[in-house]
Amino acid sequence: MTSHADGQPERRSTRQRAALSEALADSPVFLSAQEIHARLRDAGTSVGLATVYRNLQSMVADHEVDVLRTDEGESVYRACTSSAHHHHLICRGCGRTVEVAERAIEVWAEKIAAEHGFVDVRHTLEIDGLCAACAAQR
Amino acid sequence: MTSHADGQPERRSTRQRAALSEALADSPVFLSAQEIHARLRDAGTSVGLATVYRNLQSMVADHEVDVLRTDEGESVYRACTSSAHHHHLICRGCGRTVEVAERAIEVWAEKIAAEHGFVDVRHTLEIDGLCAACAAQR
DNA sequence: TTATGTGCAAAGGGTTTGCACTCCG
DNA sequence: CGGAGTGCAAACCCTTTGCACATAA
Repeated sequence: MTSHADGQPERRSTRQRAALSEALADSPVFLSAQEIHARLRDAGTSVGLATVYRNLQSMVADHEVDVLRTDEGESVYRACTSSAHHHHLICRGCGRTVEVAERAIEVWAEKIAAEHGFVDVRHTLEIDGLCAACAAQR
Repeated sequence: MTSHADGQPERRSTRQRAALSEALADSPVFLSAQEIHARLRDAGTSVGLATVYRNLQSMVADHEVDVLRTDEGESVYRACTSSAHHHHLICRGCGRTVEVAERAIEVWAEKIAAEHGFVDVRHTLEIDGLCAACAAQR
């Protein structure tokens, strides 16, 4: 169930979808659907909330954006910068994100799982802290 | 902001809280608040849903139970078996969980963070797959 | 033209909260 | 007795869905 032989169902190009892509491209930080909706509204290129959600969903399916779950249970999105598997190092102060591509973790996770007889292994890893700038102003 | 010099606010011992603790102690698997509520009801020791949530919250605060977020955004709880920092290896088939205590990840995360100038680092890591038993019956 | 995309408002599902009542200490 | 704990129902929040209308291809 992990991989369809995906042929993207050809998305139509609409004003809304473009606005959404742009908003995502403009932000280095993960944004929630609600935040994106608000930004578009403020920018004058208003898009229905439902449409924001629907497009976000399809963009995730097409691997155009990354999704994360905040501790509060909200989903946050950001344009993919690299399509390869990677993890995020996030600043709790300013939300700045660094992508970490290291392979070490994948190998390690695979090993641990194998030791316990697990197969078809996946994993999620997020690292967060305070970046140098944010740490300084305290 | 990370740590109060915590003196637990002394919880009162009630029938509900005891039932809750027992339900958690009886399950090796992570349960959602809703599932716990249903189990208690079925067991005859009914507890209000709000009370389940409130107690679960305080138990998490007191480090008596672990919390995880499912992909669907639901919070799931389980009695802590070890208070030390650890990660979970979860079977997607049956929910069985193995605690992984390895220190390797902590060291690795610390190193990656340091390379990017981050301090006060935390991380979350979950590994999931199919355990031997579940993989067999497919 | 016509199927896909959009907007709005209502519905959903999990979690939290207000308020009166209960019961531990 | 006094306040923490409880139950119920309403409120919340984010997200999804139904349906009529708009629009890309």
